[in-house]
Amino acid sequence: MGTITKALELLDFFSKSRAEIGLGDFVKLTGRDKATVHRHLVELMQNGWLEQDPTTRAYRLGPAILRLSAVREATYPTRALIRPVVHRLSEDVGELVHASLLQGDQLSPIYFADPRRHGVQVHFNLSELLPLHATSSGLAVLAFSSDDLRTRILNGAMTAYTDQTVTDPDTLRALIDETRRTGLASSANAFDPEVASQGTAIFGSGDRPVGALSVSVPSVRATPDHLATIRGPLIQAARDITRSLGGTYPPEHPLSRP
Amino acid sequence: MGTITKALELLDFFSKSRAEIGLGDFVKLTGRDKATVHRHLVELMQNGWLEQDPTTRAYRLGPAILRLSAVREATYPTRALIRPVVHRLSEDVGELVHASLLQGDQLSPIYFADPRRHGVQVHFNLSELLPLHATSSGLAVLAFSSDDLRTRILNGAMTAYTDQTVTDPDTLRALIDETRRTGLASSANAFDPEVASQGTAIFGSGDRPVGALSVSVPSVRATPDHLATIRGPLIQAARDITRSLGGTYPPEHPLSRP
DNA sequence: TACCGCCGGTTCAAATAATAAACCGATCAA
DNA sequence: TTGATCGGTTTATTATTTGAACCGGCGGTA
Repeated sequence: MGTITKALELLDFFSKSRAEIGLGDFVKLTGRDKATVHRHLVELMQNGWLEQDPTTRAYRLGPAILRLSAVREATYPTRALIRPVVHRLSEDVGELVHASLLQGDQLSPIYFADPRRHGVQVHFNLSELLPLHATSSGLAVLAFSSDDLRTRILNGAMTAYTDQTVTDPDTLRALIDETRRTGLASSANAFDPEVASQGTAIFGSGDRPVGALSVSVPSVRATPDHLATIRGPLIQAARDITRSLGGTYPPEHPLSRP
Repeated sequence: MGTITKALELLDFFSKSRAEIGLGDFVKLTGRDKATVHRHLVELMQNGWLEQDPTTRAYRLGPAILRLSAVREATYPTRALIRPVVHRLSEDVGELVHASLLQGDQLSPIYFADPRRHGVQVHFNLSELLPLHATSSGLAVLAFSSDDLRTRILNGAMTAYTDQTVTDPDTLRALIDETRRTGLASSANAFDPEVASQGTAIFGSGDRPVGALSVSVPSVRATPDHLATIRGPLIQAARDITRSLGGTYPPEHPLSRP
């Protein structure tokens, strides 16, 4: 692992529930040496990616991020394009919808919409990275990702988030093959307990998925009928996003022959 | 310069007018070896900070940035706090107002408002970094920054953006001393020609400025009277921002004794 | 006051990772 | 065919990163 990756990984520890992180915390989180972590932190700080609270000496995300995200959205407004589609789908199916983009070996959620129509709701945290192996979005991506990414995930360590998380490579491979046939991934209670979700990949201008769109349903409402009614709108919404990104489905994808 | 800094500097080349950059462009922009640049790009891409267009092979900013900026704004909403103040001030004085945050040795603009009330307007690009030595915001920051930063800037290479940019360290030092006495920095035609601006520092919880607020006026309207009417509202707005950031002026600042 | 553990931060020899010249293959134009 | 340009790769050399030990400040406590 290169130095750059080590430094960037430090940033991934920040989330809504973890807005400030001290040197000692980073050392525990990473298992790396204090001096190493400190050097990385200082260098990130010098470039504006972190700033340090002058009294607590804890680190938080810096202003550099704000500028770059403005540049990205101004020039390549994925978030703005995806937003209305996610909203509409969420109203349509009356359930939590979220879109995420592939970021290395994880998914980075970029937008979600929750119609709050029912008593029971699926909770969703926009600022935590999602694993590929334990989410329907992840399976949808893996089904059409490069062999390289797929084998890296399947051969790597896979966290069991619940007692129903599939961590057996062969079982996962079967699920992924199924997803490749249908274009739609399903998972139940694999990441959050009591939540069933269905996901499908979205594509950019290449043959590889850039992310996924998924609908999550509380288990109490996850009847086969209800899940079936979701599929059509979900697939249509993903198609809309793919089109507005200027993307095309790869030949092996079932939706490439509509 | 460390490897991390070298990699992060690559990201700073992106702006609204430069959304996609190829390997060769980066080589020219940085003057570094192709292999070096390529390794950095790959590592940034693996972590989601860049993505590569599959057909043109050019690089663009990736989704990692979107997630982190959401985290920062959710937990430390500088931008959201500053926005209304900038707007109000801009309406008040009828001129372009912008706020920027200190990011390393430069200023990162995070918000601007333009009342578009006059025929002649100051143009402003939100996505380019600003130099400390050639802007009123920069002088306002330098007046209260650490000795370390100040000497680094004054002893470093300073670009002359116009023929009126002050690049002589002693003259600059005098301007900075003046700013420290009054709490307000002025500059004319130093960065953009035909633009005069006044700026003042904003503070966080430490004794050092976190950024600056400034008003820019086209030279044709930059009469002493007009500039004088701007000062009061500008200083009040900066005070509002500093307060809402939980900040305090350092003892040597004239506004610490209101 | 003295002692203790814990915090953020620093030092410098040793180990490791970054670098850059040369190279590869593809594409395009003359 | 040639050659110019593009993105990308290889590998010996070189410079940077690493981490054990250390420093000094802080808060609690005996």
